[in-house]
Amino acid sequence: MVTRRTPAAEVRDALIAAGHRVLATQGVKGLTVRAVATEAGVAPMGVYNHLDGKDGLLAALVGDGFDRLRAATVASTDSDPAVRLRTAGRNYRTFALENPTLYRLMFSGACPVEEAGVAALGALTELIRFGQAAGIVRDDDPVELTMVIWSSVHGAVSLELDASAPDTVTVDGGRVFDAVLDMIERGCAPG
Amino acid sequence: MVTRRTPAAEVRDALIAAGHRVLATQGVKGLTVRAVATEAGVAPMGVYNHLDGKDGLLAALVGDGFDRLRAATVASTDSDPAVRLRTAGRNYRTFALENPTLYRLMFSGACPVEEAGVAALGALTELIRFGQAAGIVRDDDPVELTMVIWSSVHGAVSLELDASAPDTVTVDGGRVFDAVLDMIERGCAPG
DNA sequence: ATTGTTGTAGTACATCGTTCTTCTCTAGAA
DNA sequence: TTCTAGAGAAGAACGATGTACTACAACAAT
Repeated sequence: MVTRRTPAAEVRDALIAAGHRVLATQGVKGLTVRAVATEAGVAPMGVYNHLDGKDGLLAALVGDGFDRLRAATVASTDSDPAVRLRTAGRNYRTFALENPTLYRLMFSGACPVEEAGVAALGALTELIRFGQAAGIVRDDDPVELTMVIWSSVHGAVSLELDASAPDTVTVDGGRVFDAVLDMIERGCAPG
Repeated sequence: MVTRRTPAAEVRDALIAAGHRVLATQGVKGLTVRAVATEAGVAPMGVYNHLDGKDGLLAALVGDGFDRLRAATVASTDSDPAVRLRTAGRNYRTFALENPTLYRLMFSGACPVEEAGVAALGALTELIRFGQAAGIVRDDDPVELTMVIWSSVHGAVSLELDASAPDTVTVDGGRVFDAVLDMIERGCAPG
């Protein structure tokens, strides 16, 4: 039997997919080079050949995560600007809740934010500009507004992820998140 | 020479202090049991005798961090409610910027939030109640308001810490933070 | 067909968190 | 004061981790 060599890109994708799987099931602590390689059906050295070791694997996973986060955020195409922005916020939260470990990893500072991260940020700014054009968002610097709104949304999601471990706080996450969105709406309204 | 045995509490405090020092200089990655023990002038086993291994050390550091964060937040005693709340927010940010690694660790989900964390949260709620009594904060549920405001402040600080690695975003952190505070003020005003 | 490049497998090594063993010191009861 | 159980200290040792090294197999280009 002749063992065919798998194409390089295929192995790379398999490793990243395996990384996401391990991350979701075993957590950050279980994300070892050996575990990911085994899950992908590859020797541990594959992580060094196709990615740049563990750091490269992390960077690839985080980059992939930002791509998916951006896609989830811009998914809404509702014509009403208010519900479009609110849906974007809710989709953002849904992504974080569905990929808690990945989301935390993305903002853990473990690997420097790169291309995909700034792309996601740019998509957010585009959303803000859309809201400004519709007249429901105040006419400040869009980039600064993006950081302000993103801060609140990201903070709400982060705290919800942290509190989900025990029942530290008895407040309902969804209610708080909607309250944050309400506050943003009031605080960023024109005038 | 007779070697006196150091009191237990003293060794514990020395270990925690050493942990903070290592955390500040070497980062989370450098925070190893051996490094902390050496820095404290103790055998590695001391971390297991006086704390509960590395997890216990982390929990102690995080708990200490929450205590200091609470102290920094309630430090302002200005009579004017508006400046008191704003100063609290700025002191919160200052603490995070001065202890970036510790702050990230506190919210990394590595160790479950405990007593000190909910105490800090309670202090924030007290601050909100103060603002409500002064009539500058809307009359919603104080606990929910706390989570909402905390979300925004925490998010702004988190993003600033992440972006500080390279010069990903060219926006000034202080300006964005003040803009967040402005938005909170507008979004949480009565009426 | 030959050759140089690239991925593969397996091993090997330093370091991590943690446990075990042994010995010494301390604290409380007789 | 003396004796004795218990807690702490030191160091070696173990499993697991990230990573480097070595030799061999598979492809691409000449």
